[in-house]
Amino acid sequence: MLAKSSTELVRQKNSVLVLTALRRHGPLAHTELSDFTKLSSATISVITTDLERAQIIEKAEHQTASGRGRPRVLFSQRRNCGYLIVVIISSDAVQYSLVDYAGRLIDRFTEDRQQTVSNVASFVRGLRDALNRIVVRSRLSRDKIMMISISSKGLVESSEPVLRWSPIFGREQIDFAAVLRDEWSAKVILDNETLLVAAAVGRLEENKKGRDFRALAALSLGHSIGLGVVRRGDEGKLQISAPNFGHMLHMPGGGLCRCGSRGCIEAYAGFYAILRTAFDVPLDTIPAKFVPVAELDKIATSARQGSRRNIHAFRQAGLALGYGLSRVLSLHESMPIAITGPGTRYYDLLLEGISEGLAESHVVRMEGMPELRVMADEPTLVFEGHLNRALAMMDDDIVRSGVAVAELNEQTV
Amino acid sequence: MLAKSSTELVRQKNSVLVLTALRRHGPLAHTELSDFTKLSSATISVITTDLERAQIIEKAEHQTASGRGRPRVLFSQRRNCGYLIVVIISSDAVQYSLVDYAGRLIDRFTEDRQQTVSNVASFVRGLRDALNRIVVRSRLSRDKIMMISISSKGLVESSEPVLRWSPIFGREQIDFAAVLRDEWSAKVILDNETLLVAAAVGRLEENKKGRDFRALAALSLGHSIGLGVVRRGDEGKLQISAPNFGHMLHMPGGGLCRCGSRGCIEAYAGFYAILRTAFDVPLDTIPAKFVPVAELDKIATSARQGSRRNIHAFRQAGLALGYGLSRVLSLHESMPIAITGPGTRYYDLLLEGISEGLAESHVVRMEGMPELRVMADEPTLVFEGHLNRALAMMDDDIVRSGVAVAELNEQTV
DNA sequence: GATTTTTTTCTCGACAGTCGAGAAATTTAG
DNA sequence: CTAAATTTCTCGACTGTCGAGAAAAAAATC
Repeated sequence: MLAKSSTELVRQKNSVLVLTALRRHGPLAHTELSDFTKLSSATISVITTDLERAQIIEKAEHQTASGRGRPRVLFSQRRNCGYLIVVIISSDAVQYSLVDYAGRLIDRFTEDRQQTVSNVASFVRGLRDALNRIVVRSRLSRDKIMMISISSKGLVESSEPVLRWSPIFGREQIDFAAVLRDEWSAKVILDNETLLVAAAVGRLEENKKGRDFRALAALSLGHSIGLGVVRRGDEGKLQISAPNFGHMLHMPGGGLCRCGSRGCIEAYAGFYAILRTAFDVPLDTIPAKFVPVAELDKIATSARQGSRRNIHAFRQAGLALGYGLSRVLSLHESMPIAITGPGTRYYDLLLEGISEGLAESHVVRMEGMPELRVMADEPTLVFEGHLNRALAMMDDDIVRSGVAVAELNEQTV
Repeated sequence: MLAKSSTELVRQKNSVLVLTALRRHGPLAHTELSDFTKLSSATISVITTDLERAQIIEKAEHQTASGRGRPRVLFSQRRNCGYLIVVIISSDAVQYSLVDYAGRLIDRFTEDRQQTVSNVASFVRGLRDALNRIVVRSRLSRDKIMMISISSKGLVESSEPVLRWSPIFGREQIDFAAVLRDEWSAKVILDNETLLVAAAVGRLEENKKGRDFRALAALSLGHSIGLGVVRRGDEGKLQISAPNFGHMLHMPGGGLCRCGSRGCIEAYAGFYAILRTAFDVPLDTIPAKFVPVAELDKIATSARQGSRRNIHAFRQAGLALGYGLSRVLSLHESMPIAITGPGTRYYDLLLEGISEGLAESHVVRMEGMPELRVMADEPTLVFEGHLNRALAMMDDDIVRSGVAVAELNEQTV
């Protein structure tokens, strides 16, 4: 059964409300906070002084005197309240970013991964080194890092930061919490990359449409195929999930996939799969680990010039996606689909197959063709998603622990 | 953005907590309520006296003096606080049940639907008549009916009580809210039948395993195919959804389905589809509206005696289900599957195909074969599901409106 | 039968939270 | 220098939950 409610919980929730308003709209004055949160002015006063005393927010130094009347004082997060490290693992590199509590990027570097060595042990060594490096370089104390937010393609455990399966490491699991526990007190979270894209796009949509926004799917096309779904939950919150779409069954007994199964969607729509179809390689060939985009570009231009076989390859890929998407829509509800990733450059070639695949299903016949839209800049969306999720979690954690602790400190002073 | 929190909301939530405990465990004493809800004794006192004054709960007449000490006084719902009508629409009949606030069945009757006439207008007339009849027969005042909970197979709008598509009425939609608005002030809700099965089974599982329960799918086999999914949500609540599983795409360009599309799962695993395969009827034959179970029984016994063709028919059905389920598990997570409905009598014949279909997918290779379990008594589960959902909603509504109103009445006295 | 023990329920004061209204602060306009 | 405008702060009222102990009521004991 559900937990009981209490007055302290009320305060916690309303404090988080204030912090979220600050995240969404940047520095805000007392009055604006009251407007956004619908809390009374008196309550805002109490909460802000609490948060200020707890060193979580601060009043802006110079207030812009705009218009007459008593000048507003803007509240904003204290940047040094805590820090976040974002780790984005992609097939050929790992990007590390250090971000402060206000969401400002402080430091960033990218480490290339050697494609030959996809050894978990060496990857973990690299991860540890890089994390150490970024924190040393910043001259921050280690325990100021409150959260490490990691993303990868592949299958992620929902409750713990465990990578169950990934295109890079296969079935070699990585438990990031276990790996980092001894060196870091920070909370470690792990999300599927396309889930973060969905989170970011969902946020954008909600900003635009407000409560009218119902649901959206983000489809990432590349060497592997990812899907993230955002839907409005029962209580109005947005709920995000990352279906294992790339390895959903497309064709029983079909082409061999990188995952070892047969007939996955990825085995028809992933870059290596398109290549395989284009070159008429037998479907049970062990797929290439990595396909240079230039290779695929060649096939695409030849397809655009009329090459039957290459057109067919993209069409097959599109069909696999279309059928798969139709199944997703059956299982959830009809929703717009935002397409990202390097594969969007072949959108013109894929579209026909996608549409045809979608069109056959009962949902689409009922609800009509869902809106398809291309969103080019996937890396930015992934990073946005990281910030959205991780910083919101930090707000939550800080309110739960921070205020109480800080007030205890106050008392002893 | 989320709504703000307030002390009144706290009281509401905790009141609901008390009512839910009463639902779950039957009549409870002050002490037990305190134990179950983790609320302090003092709070329980305040809440119970409030609810009692608002005529929502009452103290039991005769308290059983068991053991020494001050005897417990048991609280229970006031039966006449409000009533619920449950309407279960199935392919050949509609069942009406009148239930009081404590969940006790007061009256029930079943109306046969003529299979020839599947006319929405006449159905609606029948519905209105039957609802009137059940309330007149009970001698209750019309406005004592607080809720009408309807279920059907098919596709249901999630936010409104609108039947979008059903095996009975096809694409002729029914907006039950609109239909009943003029005669009834009661809240009208509509759920997919298998969703209710899932809700009921999920409740049972949670009672057994508590917080360890993660997720479960209920699969209903019959003339049509239904699926309900229960999963534990972010905040620990159980979330229920009814994917449009029967009409998820199984085989592109495949057999013609009752819905008019081709290749739906139902077009391979529904009763009419099994018949079609068994008799080698062309796959684009317009499917029979209704198949007597005796017909299918014959095919089954012949299959059990070794008839190749009939074994094949059930195997095809099993495969369609297995592939479909594998896709559901890909899209959510691996979870046990509870199988209900009249089709369970052919479980022995279907199992091989189901298992084979499941086994091919990436999820099952990763997580192992999900637990399959047969739950025979579907009608009971559907009714249980109705009660679970509708009465919980009534608790919620009553607390939100009832307490305040009743207290106003008090003041005027 | 009176007293003690045990168990349950009720009550009181302390403390935490939100809110509306109006006071206080502070700048611009005239 | 005063009035108007605007924002922030403060006070008292109200509603919550909680812990501790009083009150109630039956069984056990002397």
